Amino acid sequence: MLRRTTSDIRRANRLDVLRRIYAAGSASRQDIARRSELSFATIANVVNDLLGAGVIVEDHFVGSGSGRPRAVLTPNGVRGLLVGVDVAETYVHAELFDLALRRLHAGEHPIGPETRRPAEIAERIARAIDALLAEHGAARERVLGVGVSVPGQVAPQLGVSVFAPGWDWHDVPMLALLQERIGLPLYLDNPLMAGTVAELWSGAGREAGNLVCVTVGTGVGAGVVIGGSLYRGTTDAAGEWGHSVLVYGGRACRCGSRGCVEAYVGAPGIMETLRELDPGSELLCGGDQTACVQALADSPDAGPVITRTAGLLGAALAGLVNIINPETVVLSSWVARSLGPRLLPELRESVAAHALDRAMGAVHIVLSDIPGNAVSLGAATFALEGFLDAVISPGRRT
Amino acid sequence: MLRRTTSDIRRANRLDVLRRIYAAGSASRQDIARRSELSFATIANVVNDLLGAGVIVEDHFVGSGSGRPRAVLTPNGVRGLLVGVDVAETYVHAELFDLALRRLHAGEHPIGPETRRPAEIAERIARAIDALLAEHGAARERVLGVGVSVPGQVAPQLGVSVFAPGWDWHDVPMLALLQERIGLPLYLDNPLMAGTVAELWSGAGREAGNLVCVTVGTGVGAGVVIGGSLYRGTTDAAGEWGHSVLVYGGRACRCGSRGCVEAYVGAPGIMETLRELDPGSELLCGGDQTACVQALADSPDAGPVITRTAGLLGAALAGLVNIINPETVVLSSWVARSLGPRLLPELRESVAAHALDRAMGAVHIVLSDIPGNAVSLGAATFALEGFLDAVISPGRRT
DNA sequence: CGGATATTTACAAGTATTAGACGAAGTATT
DNA sequence: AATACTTCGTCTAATACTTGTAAATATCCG
Repeated sequence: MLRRTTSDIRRANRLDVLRRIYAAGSASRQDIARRSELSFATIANVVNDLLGAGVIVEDHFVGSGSGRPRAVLTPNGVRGLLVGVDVAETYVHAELFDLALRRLHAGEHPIGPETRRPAEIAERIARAIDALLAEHGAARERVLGVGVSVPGQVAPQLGVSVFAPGWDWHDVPMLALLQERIGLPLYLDNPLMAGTVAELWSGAGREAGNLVCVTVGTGVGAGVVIGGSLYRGTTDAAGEWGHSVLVYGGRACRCGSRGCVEAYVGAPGIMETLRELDPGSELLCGGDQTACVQALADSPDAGPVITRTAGLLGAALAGLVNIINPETVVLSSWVARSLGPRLLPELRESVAAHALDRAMGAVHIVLSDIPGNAVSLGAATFALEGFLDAVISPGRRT
Repeated sequence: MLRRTTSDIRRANRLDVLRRIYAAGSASRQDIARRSELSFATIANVVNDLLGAGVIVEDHFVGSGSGRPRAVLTPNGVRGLLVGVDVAETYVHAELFDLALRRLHAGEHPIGPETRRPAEIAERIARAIDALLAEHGAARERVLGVGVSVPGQVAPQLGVSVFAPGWDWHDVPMLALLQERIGLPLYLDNPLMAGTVAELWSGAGREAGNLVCVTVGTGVGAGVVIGGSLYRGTTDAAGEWGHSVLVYGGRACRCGSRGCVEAYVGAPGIMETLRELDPGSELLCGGDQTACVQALADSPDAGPVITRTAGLLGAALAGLVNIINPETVVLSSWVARSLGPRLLPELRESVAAHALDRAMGAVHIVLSDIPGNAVSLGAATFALEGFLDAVISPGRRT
């Protein structure tokens, strides 16, 4: 059970207000009051906190018929910089943002399969950040925080990578390793959580309180947002939806089990479906995941695979919709981006066929509209949240 | 987004403290302070609120080595009475509790298939309550609240039965119908939520903050508790887990879809499994659900059905464990009660085979240990929560 | 009967929300 | 140009809650 104190209320309200400003791009105090449950006085207080911290500014004023014009609040980009890093088995992708979460610069550095020791990876991350800042000519002091997403399961409070299957990591104190090399405020998490937070602040989840962000890439996962805040579960393991059983006794999955969602709707799973339907298909592209998925997105012959995949993914999603009853389900990651537009109509039908009416009636199923790498954006968003907590000291109303 | 005010903190803390006292049966302020995250001062304040409201009493004192003995707090049974009613398609089951949630009396009244109009059902409920009180010789004025569980989907805030498939109810204003006939504080919900709350206050979920209560009866559902409070979803439809897909393209389900969890591990589903494995089995008991499940629980020949059902249910549960990452999964309702003891060992293996290690390591999978009807207990618990909010006016510290 | 010890209460300090009064900054009207 | 009106934002007072600390209380032990 969480400790409940008045400051927690304030922190939650602060995040609520700030997220609305980011989500809308800009908003007046009145706009916020209309949309949120808070009183105007509270909003004014919180906004003053945020103005005092320099996180937002009164960008301009807009007339209101007759009367005092309202101040339009926007994120204060020039206040400083944020870095978001998306680390995967094959690359380190680092992006630089201003405080308004506008992307300023990006860099990607491949990682060879021989590089897998935690210290080595940490070094690559550090160098990627150094390069990013150097290329953009940004002074290190202007960076307010760095968010890093590493694959697998992460315990953010402990700063530990609990388990990363690709590298066979177990309980690696990644935060400490990075800390000594980077020397900036640092926040560690995994791609699932980062992607979900990106949707919550900047993507299709902007309006939602209960949100499920489904990642469909090589792997499959589901980040869950409840009441506007990320749900992590008892041991930071929530959201491993990819290994729910969809076809009992079905395909073998890389996790050792059978019939997992991931084995059907992850990129390798879709390729397997293609092989089943048309063993000699040219669309397989010699087994290249990326090429195959792109080919499916473009080819007029992909209909059967699309239909079958939509059916499978829809049935799986329906389970989530039935249990969580969310306002929004966002599909993200690269497979969703490539195949999503073709998948979506049949997918919605399939979900509707398997979900209960009342839950189905409440949910919007949409594709992510975040351009570029959502994971590094999410990682930077973690850094933003962390910076906010750090910069606003309690009781600054005097 | 919920409105956040300081009183909400107090209400949450009050419920937290009270639930711990009920869960443990009795506890000293010190015990509570040790187990909860709250400061001793807060606990003392909250306890004084509860004492003032007469909900708990200082039952006796117990020595503490040397020094002032601590007061042992217990629910104050004699403060008044609570009624919990479990309504199903075939019966109205009403139970009388004291404020300590000890069952004092119970009565069950069958409903014929011709009785299905909301007004008729409301009348049956009212009469069941009248009979319950009369039989126990309890004065109506002593009843502090009545909780009623009706089947299907319910919107408790609106007091509406949104949908009850068995009776073909749509948006029935049940609370209003009952209100005029009963004239006592009334709380409406459905069996899934009631059963879950019963586990949270009085059952296997007593220690848990994140809990999933899986109902395995004729139907199948999953009540979700997050951070110590019931999760209802965006439109009060969360927890309809029975219609998640477990076997894509599998058995037809009564919901119209195929391969639902319920079609395999609900009572009719288990019978279907039995028919598949041994078409002429005597254990089928001529198609009588209750008899068949009981026969399976007792018969030495039920091994294959048990194994297969454990495999299916385990795979389905693993999905829940992976997504929610709960501390506890409780199996409740009548099928779980009958078959649970035989099912559990293989069930745990099956869950472990399909769930990820980290989530699996954190979860306890147990059978409900609530004797009798958990739904009416849960309904009475809703009434208790409601009474608490009503009786404690804000700012009683003067 | 007088410490010693543990429990409980009381209080002050710090932080929050919020209604309502008031000042600020425009437009419309005379 | 002066005045009225409207809308927006600030500020103050009232109220609520948590929590650390000091004081009061209750029992045991010698």
